[in-house]
Amino acid sequence: MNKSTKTKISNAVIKRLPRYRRYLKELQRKGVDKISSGELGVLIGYTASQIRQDLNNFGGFGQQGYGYNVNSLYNEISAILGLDKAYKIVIIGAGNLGQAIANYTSYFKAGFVVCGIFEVNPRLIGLKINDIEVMDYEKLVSYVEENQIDMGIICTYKDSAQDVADKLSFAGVKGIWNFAPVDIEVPERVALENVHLSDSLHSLAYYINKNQKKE
Amino acid sequence: MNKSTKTKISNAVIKRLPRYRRYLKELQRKGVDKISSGELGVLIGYTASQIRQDLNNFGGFGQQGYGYNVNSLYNEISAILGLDKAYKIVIIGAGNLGQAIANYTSYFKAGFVVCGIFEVNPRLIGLKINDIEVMDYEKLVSYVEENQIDMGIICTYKDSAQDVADKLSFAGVKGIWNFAPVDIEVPERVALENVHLSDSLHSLAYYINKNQKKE
DNA sequence: TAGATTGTTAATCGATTAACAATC
DNA sequence: TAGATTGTTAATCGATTAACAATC
Repeated sequence: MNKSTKTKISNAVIKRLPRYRRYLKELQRKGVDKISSGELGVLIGYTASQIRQDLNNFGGFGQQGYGYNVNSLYNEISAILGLDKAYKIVIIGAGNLGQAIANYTSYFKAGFVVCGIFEVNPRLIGLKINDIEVMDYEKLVSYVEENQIDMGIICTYKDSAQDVADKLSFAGVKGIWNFAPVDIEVPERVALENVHLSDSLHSLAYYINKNQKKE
Repeated sequence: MNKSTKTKISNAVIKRLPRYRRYLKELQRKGVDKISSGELGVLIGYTASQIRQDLNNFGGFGQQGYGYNVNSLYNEISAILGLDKAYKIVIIGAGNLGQAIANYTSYFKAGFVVCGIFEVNPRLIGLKINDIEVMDYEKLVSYVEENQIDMGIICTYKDSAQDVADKLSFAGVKGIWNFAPVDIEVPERVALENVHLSDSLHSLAYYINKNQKKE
């Protein structure tokens, strides 16, 4: 039994891992070999203590008196996040956002393979977006089952989002990335990540006004 | 001096406000007049205690023995977030994501007015996306200054993001919504909200694998 | 009035930071 | 070896939950 199965790792820690990975990638690109928690802390804006605490949830990746090896820490974090695997993906909704996410995911994210886009609008079905076929939403469940799709990305309006989530869950996806501005329900075995763009925009509005008040 | 200026309100509270507002909107749509913190808690998935604590950061919006009036609480929260005002916006980057955000923001978000999109690619300059003109990135600063733009949305690649942020800040925007996968620096007077899509996707990958391990 | 539910103080819980012994 | 820096325990801080008096 490794350490990660012993104690429940908090959400806050997990949310920081991709950020560590981004900075390590950058250091790698610059040819930096090793880094201490103190130096990384200055760079990334966390305390050295927090960085060491976070990493030690998963194992002792450092070396006393030296620090952390950039390459191997990058690889360790990638493995913890599951980014050493590949994921087969479908996108539901071929509107502007669906198309943007399709391009974004398939172009920039090695390991995330967009296999198909599903739509209800008959004018879009049959088209190819960036070499990815747009298929009839009716065929979603059978396609996901037959092709063992790992992940669904919901880019529909909010009224359809729960139906899409139900179909994806039923068909056996392991995770859902939801862009519809609504909170959806999924079985416990399905991982869910919400991107509530409107919530983000609305909190930005708050901070804009708060800043004005300061002086 | 009102209550909100007395104590610093935590980030966690602000991030929950748009969510409260979404659920109140839904109740309003259903014709519900009043709701107690207990009922709202069941709906939204927070404790009644947390809801009352959150709201009391801004004032006493409820009535003992009765609960909260849905309409007036919705309006109060909208005002707290600054959603009773209008915001003039520019988008930088007319790629897939920029176009999607342009449509999303101008269609669905009353009060957020997309005035222009800026691009370096000469093949896109002069086009209209959804009635919004695509302009030369060179003209960004003068346009923002002359038109008193409130907010900039960064939809460029990560290498340009800091330059865009610098120009926007210099030209006087009050807030930046950043979609580039990099952490940018802005003066304190500028509000910044990051949407790190890749970080979100990467943490989803973690949860997908964690769920698999459970059984 | 009696019942219900808020607003607010106090208690608990969890996450972050500090400290330091272990060790490379 | 001496200096540096980790891994880890202890202390602190902040956020959430519980409790209850105030009051509609």
